[in-house]
Amino acid sequence: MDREKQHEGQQDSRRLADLLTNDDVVYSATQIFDALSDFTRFQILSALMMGEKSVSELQIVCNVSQSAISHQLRLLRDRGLVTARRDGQRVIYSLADEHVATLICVGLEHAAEPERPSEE
Amino acid sequence: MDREKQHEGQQDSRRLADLLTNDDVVYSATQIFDALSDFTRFQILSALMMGEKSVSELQIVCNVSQSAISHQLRLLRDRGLVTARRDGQRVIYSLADEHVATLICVGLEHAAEPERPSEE
DNA sequence: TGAACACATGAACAGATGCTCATAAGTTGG
DNA sequence: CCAACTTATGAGCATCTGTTCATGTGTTCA
Repeated sequence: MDREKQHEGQQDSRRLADLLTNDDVVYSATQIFDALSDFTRFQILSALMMGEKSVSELQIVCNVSQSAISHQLRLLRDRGLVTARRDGQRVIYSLADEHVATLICVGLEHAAEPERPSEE
Repeated sequence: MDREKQHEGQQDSRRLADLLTNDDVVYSATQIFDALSDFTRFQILSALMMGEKSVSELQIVCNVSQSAISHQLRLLRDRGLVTARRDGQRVIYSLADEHVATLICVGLEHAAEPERPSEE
């Protein structure tokens, strides 16, 4: 009842301008986009969007070596995008941030649109 | 044919799953995120979000060499994210895709938010 | 205890990336 | 045409990145 998301009005562009002049915020944003800019990482994150998964499950999804998955998971962990918990021999990963799911959805929708100029 | 929004949730995740299995769409999405993952390119795109700008104007915003700006603009042009038109000696760039603006906004908002582990 | 399984990590390497320098190309006014 | 201005481009280079290989760590079960 206090703060609902109302994404309309011109106070938004005011806030936007503030964020754009904050280099730390901008850099932080680029880091998020960077996490999503790699094919393997994108597959990992989008797979986790469907629900938590072990490393070996992610390996099947991404079709790369277990080592490659682990390295990328480490990067995602370090950036706070995923969290890990042990379950016996396995380690279960899940998304740490709902924001990532939102970005994936938006990115996918836009990538799927025919408006894309593509090559001629 | 009027039952469009019965269960938007299910429909959405269905469509989402379809997109996620399409490697071309996924790759296309990663390319968009890649464009936003660099500090200079992010500055260019967010500056253009405020309105069209010439190369020299963008140079001031980004505080790097004119050559660096041009190189990045070429990349963004090749990926269809910006368009260019001549105006006398200058070349005016503008965003070719409003999707980019959406992503920038979402990314900035999320980057600016304090870490909130639990929600709902 | 030890073998098998699941995951993490360090080193190393090929390829990608983003910058600068130098210079070319396009435009306008003299 | 030429000079000044604006932008584009190619080469070179240092750095970053994502992968594989080999090995280390941690867990389960016989």
